[in-house]
Amino acid sequence: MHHLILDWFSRKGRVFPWRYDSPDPYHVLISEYMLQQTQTTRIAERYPIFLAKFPNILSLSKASNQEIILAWQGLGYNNRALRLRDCANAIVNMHEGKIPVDYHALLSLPGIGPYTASAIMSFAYGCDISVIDVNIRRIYARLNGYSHLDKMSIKSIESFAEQIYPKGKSSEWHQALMDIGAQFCKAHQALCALCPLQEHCASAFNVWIEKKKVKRNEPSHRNIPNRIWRGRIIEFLRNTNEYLSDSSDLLRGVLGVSIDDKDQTWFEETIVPALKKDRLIHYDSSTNVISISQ
DNA sequence: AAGGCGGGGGT
DNA sequence: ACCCCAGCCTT
Repeated sequence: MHHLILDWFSRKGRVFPWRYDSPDPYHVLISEYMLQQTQTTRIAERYPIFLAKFPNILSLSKASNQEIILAWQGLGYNNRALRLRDCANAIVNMHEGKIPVDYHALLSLPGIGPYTASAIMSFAYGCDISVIDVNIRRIYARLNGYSHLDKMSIKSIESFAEQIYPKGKSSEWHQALMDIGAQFCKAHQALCALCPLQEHCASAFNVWIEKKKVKRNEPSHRNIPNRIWRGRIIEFLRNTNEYLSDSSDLLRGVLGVSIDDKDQTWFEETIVPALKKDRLIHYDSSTNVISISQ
C-alpha cells in the first residue's frame, strides 16, 4: 500500500507553488498557516504575492499591523494575519529566526496547533511524524470501515495514524492522503473507482457519507452574519486612500446610504468592539475616524 | 465543549 | 441560496 500511494503521489499528486522537493521551512510555515480552513485554490492565488512582500521570517516579523492586514487581502480570518506576524516575531526573538525543529516548540507559537505543528515537522523537515487533518481523519475512518467519522475515537485515529505511515516518507504520504481526500474521498461524495486506496479500504464502494451540518444561527444584521460585515469593513478600509475613514462614511459605504439608529447602535456596540478586540481597527473617538490598526 | 472567526468558488 | 474548506483560540 505504501508503494502504491507514494507512486500515485509522484505521478498524480496536485501541483502547488508551495510544493517542492526541498521546501524552504519558511514557505511551509506560510502556506500551512494560510491553508488553515482555507481552500487551496485561494492560497495558490495569494501565496506568491504574499511571499514577494515578505520574503523571509525577518521581514514578516517587522510588519506593522497595517502592512500585514493589507497583505492578507482575500485570505479571510483577518486576525490570522496578525497571529502570523506575531508567530514570526516569536521565532525571531526566541528561536534566533529559525523555525523550530521541535513539535512542542512549534505548538507553543501563536496560531500553530497540532495540525500545523506536525505539518511543519513533516513537510518542512522531513521528520517522522503523523499528520492529521480532517481529510486524513475521514480517510482513516473509512479505511477501517467505520460507519461514521466520529465512531473512530481520536485515540484510535492517532494510534492508527502513527503506525500506518511509511517511515521516512511522512511528507509524501500525508500530502498524498490530503490530495485523495480533497479529490476522491470527499465528505459528501466518495469516488471510490478513482481512488488509489480502494483495494485497501474496508469501505470501498460502500461508504458512509457525512450528513449536512445543521447550520446554527449566527448573530446577524440585515440577514447577513456579523462576521461577514466585519470582513466587509476591513475590505472597505483596505480600499480607502490612507486605510482610514470617517465612521459614518464607513458605515454608509458598507451598509448603503440609508442608515438608521439600529444600524448605528449595532455598529458601535457590536461590530467596532469585536474588530478592536481582534486588533484589526483603531477608533479615534475624538475625530470619529476608524482606521486599520497601525 | 462549544462558539467565533472570512471569503470565494462549487453545487 | 446554501455549502464547504490543509484549524486555532477563547470562553
